[in-house]
Amino acid sequence: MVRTPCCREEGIKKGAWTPEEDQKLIAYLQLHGEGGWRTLPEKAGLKRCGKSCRLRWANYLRPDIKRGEFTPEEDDTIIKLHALKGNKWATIATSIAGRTDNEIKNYWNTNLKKRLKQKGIDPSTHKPINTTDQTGSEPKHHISSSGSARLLNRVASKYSVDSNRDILTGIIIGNSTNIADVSQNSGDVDSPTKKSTSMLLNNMAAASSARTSILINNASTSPGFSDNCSFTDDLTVLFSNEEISDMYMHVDNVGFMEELKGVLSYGVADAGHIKDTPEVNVTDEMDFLDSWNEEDDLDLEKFVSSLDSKVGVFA
DNA sequence: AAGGGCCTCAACCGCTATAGA
DNA sequence: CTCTATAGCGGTTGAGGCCCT
Repeated sequence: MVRTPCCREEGIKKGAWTPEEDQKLIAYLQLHGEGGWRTLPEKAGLKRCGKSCRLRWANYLRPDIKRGEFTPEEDDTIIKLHALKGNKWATIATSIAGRTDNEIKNYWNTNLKKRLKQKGIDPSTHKPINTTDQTGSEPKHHISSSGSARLLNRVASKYSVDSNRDILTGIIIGNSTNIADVSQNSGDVDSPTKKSTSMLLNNMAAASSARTSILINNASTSPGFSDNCSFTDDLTVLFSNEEISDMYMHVDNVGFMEELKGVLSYGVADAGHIKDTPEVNVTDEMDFLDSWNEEDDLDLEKFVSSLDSKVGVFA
């Protein structure tokens, strides 16, 4: 691959941009639109390389760029998407209107990373720093994702909601109609509280189980689902095979909850889906999961059994 | 007041991906 | 298919501002 020598040419200016240069660039782009970055500097009367012009525009001059401090909601979204996607700044930036990848990257490195460390969370794994002992052995309460899916499905089935696929689809692609329909149309005529419980459990089970089904590339063997279920299309939109594989390899109770929150937050952050279906309400579930103190209760079974006393928060 | 260390963030660098000739 | 130009990404750098002593 031949590298473009655009920034090594003679007479090319580097360093901070002057207001005059900014004005020239803005004026040119307003007249001609974006693109043709290589020839742009000459046409616009700038002694800069095209790459520098593109970056200046993309990261600073673009009119839709939001300035000022990040909101707590933005912080939250960045942290959750980072837990899911890692250092994919451009991907994360697409979920936060008006923020550039560069800005998010800087903000992560200078603020959020430190904040997580102060809270005792490893910013690269998003897990508590001391969940493993000095010998590096597995966490005490580790269970596999398929195991957690089975467990959750068992409890879920107790509440008689059987449309896992619809719920999963609803959560993954942010289509709340499915979730609402399932809640209203299930054969279960018990209290709304019970419906909410089983919805959450099914959501959790579905998310966990679907990961497993992707990994083994055989949805029909996924625990807790009908034989003809296939989630591959939905999930591969969100996760790479490596990510799915990685999740499967490292699932523990704490990690599972974080992943689940990640899955849910992805739906919240995906404004395109939410706009179309304003009735979606995974936020209550997110709040509930956030309120769960994993340090107090690392045992997923205990967590599940404690749900009944807490379900009112998203009834 | 001075200056040294720290922090922030715009800008750069090196690289990959992709499109088109 | 190969080559080249261009776009875009993520890591890194360094200037300038801020804070502390």
